Amino acid sequence: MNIMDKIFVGLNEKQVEAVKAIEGPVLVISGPGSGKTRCLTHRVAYLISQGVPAENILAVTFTNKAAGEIKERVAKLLGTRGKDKAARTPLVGTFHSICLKILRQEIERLGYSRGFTILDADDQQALVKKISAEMEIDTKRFDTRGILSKISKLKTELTWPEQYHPTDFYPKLVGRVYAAYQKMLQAMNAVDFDDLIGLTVKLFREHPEVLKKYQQRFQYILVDEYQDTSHNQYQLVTTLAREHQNLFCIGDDAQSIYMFREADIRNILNFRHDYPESRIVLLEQNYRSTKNIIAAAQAVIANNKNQIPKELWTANDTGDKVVLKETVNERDEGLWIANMLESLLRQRYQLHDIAILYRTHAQSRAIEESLIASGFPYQIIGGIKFYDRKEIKDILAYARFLVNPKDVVAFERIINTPPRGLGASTSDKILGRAGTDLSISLAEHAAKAQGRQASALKEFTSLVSRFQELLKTKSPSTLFRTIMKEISYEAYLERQAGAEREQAETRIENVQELLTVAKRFDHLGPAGTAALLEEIALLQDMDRVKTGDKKVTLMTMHASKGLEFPIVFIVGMEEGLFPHSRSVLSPHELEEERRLCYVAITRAKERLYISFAKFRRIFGSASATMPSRFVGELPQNLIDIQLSEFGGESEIIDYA
DNA sequence: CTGTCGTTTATTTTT
DNA sequence: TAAACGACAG
Repeated sequence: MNIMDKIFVGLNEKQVEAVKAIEGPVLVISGPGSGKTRCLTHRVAYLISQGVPAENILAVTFTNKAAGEIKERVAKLLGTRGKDKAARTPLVGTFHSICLKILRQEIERLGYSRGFTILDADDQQALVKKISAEMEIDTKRFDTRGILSKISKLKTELTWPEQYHPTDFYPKLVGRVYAAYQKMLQAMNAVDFDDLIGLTVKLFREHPEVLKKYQQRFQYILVDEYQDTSHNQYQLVTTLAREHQNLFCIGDDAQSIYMFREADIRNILNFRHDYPESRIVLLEQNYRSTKNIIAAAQAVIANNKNQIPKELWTANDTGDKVVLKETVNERDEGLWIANMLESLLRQRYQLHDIAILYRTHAQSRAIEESLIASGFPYQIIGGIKFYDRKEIKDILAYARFLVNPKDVVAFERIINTPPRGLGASTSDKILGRAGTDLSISLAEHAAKAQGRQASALKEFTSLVSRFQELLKTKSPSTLFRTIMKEISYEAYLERQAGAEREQAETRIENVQELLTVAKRFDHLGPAGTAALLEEIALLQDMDRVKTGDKKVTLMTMHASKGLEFPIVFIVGMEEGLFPHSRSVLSPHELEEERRLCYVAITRAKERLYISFAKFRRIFGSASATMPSRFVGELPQNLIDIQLSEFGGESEIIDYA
């Protein structure tokens, strides 16, 4: 089969239209399961087959996993492999990873140096807390998270501290913290997530010659999940596409679920207006789900006012009805799931065919307990992330400090971990002016230290300088192993956990796991450590989803976007939980919850199970609940209701 | 400086 | 419920 046939075989008319419309702006509205990824990959392959050099193509995805998939599938379509593959693979990545690549090349023009570090949410928090303390801001009244989220909002709007001139008290306070925070970041030679995008936009605005270079390079731009782009990302993409106007955006307004993270649905709604010449393609045929599932999803989303009109349909079988199960409480819900799994496994299904979706991570616990009790293996996506664990962050903080000795946050973390008698007052003395090399400052203070601190300081200094030597000469896993040994980290963990032996054990296992990860970077030699830190910084949870393992998958509905499973359970369908109580007051947020429900329902290919409990324990105490309003929006004729067998008060008592 | 203890307090989704 | 914080004694 020649390449052309391969590219178009199995595509429907609309998909072909979307793939072939190479020149000029194109917007594709793609319903769930309508072959979005196919469309994207086939288009990239088509571009290349038409003679567009791969390096002139840029594809932006939502997750690293999606990026990998696209690269792989394009290569497969074109039949390229080995050396040829590298040459013919376009740049595909998330906004963050693409911007990181650009900034690593160009950031010196903005007054940072190229080895900058990336701060995660915890680091940001630590930094803002520190600044608040210095400014004598009462963090009880003005909590760090609130300030930080306001700063993040300003950053996504591309408002830099010097452009922000509020008049009210609180915004003024935020402005002061923001200015100090940003100054601090620069002094530390660090950027946060928002900066990755924001600084790239700034770079393009202030350096037209750089912009020109990238405009020339990226003549064809594709953006996935366009409904979830934020203002800064919108600016980035439209700026890059300004020259050639070959902008291809694909998404679905009905699946926009990241408003809370500053996603701006107007980006997709205004595309027509932004590009009057644009072509718009609707992908409405669903290849994933049964007719009943699609009808249920449609019925729910129909209650939203704001949406682009479209009619999803499928040629698939009618399938089973949606099972709606009432349970007594969340424990009963867990038991029911376990029973259902047992019965599903007796049919033609396997554990990896099954996903359990919930609104909040906290809900996973009851389900886990039941799965453990009945011996079903499972994997959880999200929750407490591996790299967010204390023990992992401790070790990584050592590495981070070695790579960037201006990293105040890492320094403050390691100076007294494990405790070595160097507390807050000692560390404050060493910090001094922002932007200093703290390893040098440390050595100076150690040299002239007197009394109790002197020996501890000297010891720490020599430790650091030995580690610095190792960073330059050894591979990451050797460096990490030496660090752990020299600071007696495992002994520290055991001491910390005290009586809870199990906790110490899992922590030690986690640290060992980190060593395994580090080994993957050993082939890069001493440079591997920095590379490892970088990968971890940009790693998303979704990237850890494994599909082959024989395990049930548990995750939030948010995390399920873009995935599909033959069997889907949606649990905790109760008013206040889903829709979440914090969103019921605002019509906009309520619509977002409904879109989330739509996303969750449309993950299912063959069977959908929805459950709600009459009583649920929330924040420690049990209370009576009402079924979610979304349950009421399901058409009666599509559902098979199973009421709980028990009524009355007895289970409340049994429960508490 | 360290560790403990009681108190408080917050509980959505996350690149 | 549990994590996180602050006060206080050692």
